[in-house]
Amino acid sequence: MNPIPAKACGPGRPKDLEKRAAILEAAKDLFLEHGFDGTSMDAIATRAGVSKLTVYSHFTDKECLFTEAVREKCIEQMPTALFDVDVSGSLRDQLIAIAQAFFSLVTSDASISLHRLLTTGAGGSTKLAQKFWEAGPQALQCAFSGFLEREVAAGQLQIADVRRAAEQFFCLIKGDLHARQLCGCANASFDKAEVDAHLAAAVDMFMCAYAPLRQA
Amino acid sequence: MNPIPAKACGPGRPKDLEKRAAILEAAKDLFLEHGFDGTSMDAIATRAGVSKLTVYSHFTDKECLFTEAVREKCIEQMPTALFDVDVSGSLRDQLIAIAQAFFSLVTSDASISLHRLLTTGAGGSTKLAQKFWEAGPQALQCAFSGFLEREVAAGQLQIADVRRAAEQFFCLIKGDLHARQLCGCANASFDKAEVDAHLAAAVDMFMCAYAPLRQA
DNA sequence: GTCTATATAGCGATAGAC
DNA sequence: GTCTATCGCTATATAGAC
Repeated sequence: MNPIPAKACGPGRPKDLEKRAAILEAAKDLFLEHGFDGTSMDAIATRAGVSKLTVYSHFTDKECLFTEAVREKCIEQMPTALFDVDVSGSLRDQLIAIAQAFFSLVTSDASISLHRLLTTGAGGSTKLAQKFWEAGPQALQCAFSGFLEREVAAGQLQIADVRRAAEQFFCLIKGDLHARQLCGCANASFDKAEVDAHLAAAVDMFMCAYAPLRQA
Repeated sequence: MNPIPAKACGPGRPKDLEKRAAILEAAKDLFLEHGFDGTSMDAIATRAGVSKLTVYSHFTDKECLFTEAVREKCIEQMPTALFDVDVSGSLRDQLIAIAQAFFSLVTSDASISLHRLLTTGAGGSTKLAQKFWEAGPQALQCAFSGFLEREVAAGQLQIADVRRAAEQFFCLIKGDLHARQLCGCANASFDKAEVDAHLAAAVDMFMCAYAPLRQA
C-alpha cells in the first residue's frame, strides 16, 4: 500500500519490508506447525511467495529466522494484561474469570505450539526460552501477585507468600490437561462442562486454603 | 551368557538377542539426548557396535525403532509404586516424603527427556503418548487416590473428589520448576533448600485446603 | 546373519544472470 | 534486489560379498 517510505534506510529497499513480513509470517506458521527440523527453507520461501535467496538476504541463516519468528509470535501471543480488569464481583467470580482467561490462553493452539517449539528449540536456545519465560508466564504471575496482594490488604485472603500463591494458582489452573495437551495426548478431553468443573474446583481449593477465617 | 535357547524361534538366530539389546540401548540413549531428528541410524549403529544393516534387520525403519526404544524407556522409568510405602509418621511427613519422591522422579533427566520426546515425537505418535500417560502419570495419580481415600476414611482429610485432589496435589508439587525445566530454561534453580521450601509450601497448602476441621 | 559400499533424495547455503 | 540453477553435505534405506 504505502508506495515507499521515501529514503528511510540504507542504499535502497523498495518492497523490502512487506516481503520480510511475508517471510516472517510464513516462518511463524510453518515452524509452529512442523517444528524446526520439520520446516525447510524452501517451504518457507514457497509459502511466502519469494525465492529462497530472498529469505537469506533478510535473515542470515535458519536459526536466525527461527529466533525472530518465535520472538514475534511470543509478543503477538502475550495478552495485554487482560486478566486484572475484572471488577465489582465476588472474589470467587473474579478468580473464576481470571482462571478461564488464563486457561484458554495456555491451552490455545498457538500457546501449545510455542511451548513445543521452546522445549525442542533450535539447538541450545536456552536464552530464547529464558526470555520467553520472563516475558510470558513470569510476567503474568507477577501481575497476579499484585492482584492477590490487594485482596490480602482488603482482608479477602490470608496469604503469607503471595508470590508462591500465585505460582500455585496457575499450576492448579493448568492442571494436567495442559500437560496432556503438550504431549499430544489423544484423551485430552475438552468438554466445556468438564473444563468449567475443573476450573471451579481449582478456584475453590485455592480459596479454601487461603481463606482468611482460620488461625493456622 | 545363555548360549542359545536351543531352537526357539525362526530359522536360527545365534547372538541375535544381545545385539538387539545393544541397539535398543544405544537408541534409548541417543534419542533421549538428541531427539528423533537429531539422531541418525548411523550414530545408533556405531554406538551399538554393529552395522547399520543389522539395525534394519531388527527394526523395519527408524520410526519403529523409536517407538520400541521409547516404550522400553517408559517401563524402565516407571517406579514400582514407590510412594505409598511410607509408614508410621504424621500425615504431613508422609505427604512430604511422597512429594519428594514424585518431584525427584519427574525432574530427573530421564523423565524430562522422555517428556520432550513425547511432545515432539516422530510424526503423529499420539497413540504412544496416550499409552505413556495412562501407564505413567495416570497410574501414579490412581495409586495416590487410594492413599488419599484411606486418609479420608481415617478422618485425617476431608475430600469430596479424591481423584481431582490427587491431580491437584501432583500439579502443585511439579510447580513451574518442572515446566521451566522442560523449556530448557536456564534460570531453573535447583537449590536444595529452595526445592524443599517449595515442596513444603505445596504440602501445607494442600493440607490446609483439605483439612477436616472446617464446615464448608 | 553380518559387514562394506552405494543408490536416492532432501536440505542448507551460494554463485551468477537479469 | 530478486530469481534460477547448483554445490556440498547428510541421512535413510538397500545391493552384493563373506
